Amino acid sequence: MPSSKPTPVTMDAVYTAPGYLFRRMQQIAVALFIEECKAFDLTPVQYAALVTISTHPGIDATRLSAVIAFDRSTLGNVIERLQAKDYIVRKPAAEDKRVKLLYLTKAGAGVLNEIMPSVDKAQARMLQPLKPADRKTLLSLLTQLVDLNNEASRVPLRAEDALEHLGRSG
Amino acid sequence: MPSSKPTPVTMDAVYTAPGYLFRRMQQIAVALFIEECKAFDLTPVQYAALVTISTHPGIDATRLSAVIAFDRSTLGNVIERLQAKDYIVRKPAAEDKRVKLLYLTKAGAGVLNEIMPSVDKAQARMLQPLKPADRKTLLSLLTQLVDLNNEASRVPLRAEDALEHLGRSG
DNA sequence: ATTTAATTGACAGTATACTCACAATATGGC
DNA sequence: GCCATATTGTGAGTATACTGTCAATTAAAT
Repeated sequence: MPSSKPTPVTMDAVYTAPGYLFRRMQQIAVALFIEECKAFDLTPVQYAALVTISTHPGIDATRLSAVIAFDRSTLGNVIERLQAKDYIVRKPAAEDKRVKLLYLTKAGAGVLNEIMPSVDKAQARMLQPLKPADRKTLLSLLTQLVDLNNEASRVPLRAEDALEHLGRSG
Repeated sequence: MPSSKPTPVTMDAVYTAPGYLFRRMQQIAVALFIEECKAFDLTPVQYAALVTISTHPGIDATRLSAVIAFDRSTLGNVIERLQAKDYIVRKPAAEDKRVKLLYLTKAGAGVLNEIMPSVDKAQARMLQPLKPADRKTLLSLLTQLVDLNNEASRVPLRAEDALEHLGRSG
């Protein structure tokens, strides 16, 4: 028992804090995604952007950022990289000279198709250690929490607002 | 009913994916921390480092990175910033000329003491939208999941290993 | 119509978070 | 003692993720 200093009780306060657990799970989730999808040169964020452009062709950067709860500045860089990889193209909008509309290229649609199984595998692995019932519970609680805390984040999800102007008008 | 294009069913696959939910909660958690602690010039990561140095004075950067599951390179920058703010000092180790030991300054101990209530408030707000019973369930499931997925992350938590050499030998 | 306000994309700046690589140092096998 | 190996801190490079600000452009107010 050579314990000359007190036990670091405060570390427990870190390990059990929700903020720490969320950071850690995010770390793990990204690592699993990268590992499963290393054959494709796509990050989780680039994948999310690609899916959204696929489901909403002709969306602009600002609306895209609202749909996936992304910072607009960050998204600019993401778009640049996707464009550099020839997965998307930017076309200037006819009615609004400020806006650049986003579309998948053939290569972009292709990689999206091919990467799907790997993404699904990664998503599954994130929850795999839990019992099936617990997975459902966790997903349900997380979904609620993200929704109820939406306004707390700096870049709230604005799926409805962003899509209002798509598929109906413009 | 002017729906000329199919409903974007695939977006649901994004919104309900665990990876998306984890990223979103991390975003929200950081935003709440920053908001509650804006009176103090400390980020969540800097706070975690400070707590750990406080509970383990004389820890070195590599061990610190293992204790809070941090990338070592990233931690270098964090340490630099904490040092620039005069919250910590680095002292070269006598036995190993490569190692620099980390200690809190008086100012560092002070800010840690003062920020605690704000951190607690932020942590509480993250789960506040849930019913108390659900908060417990979520924390329990998250703790399990982070622990069981530990090896999946690029920088696994090595609390035990890292602390072995502290407080006993050394 | 002209001023005002809001929007869009872009840029600079800061802070994680990771990769790989590299010099200095320490340690192990022999 | 010497040499291969490992460790420590550090640096460069990439990618989020946010803060601002800014010019160009559009929309709104009067």
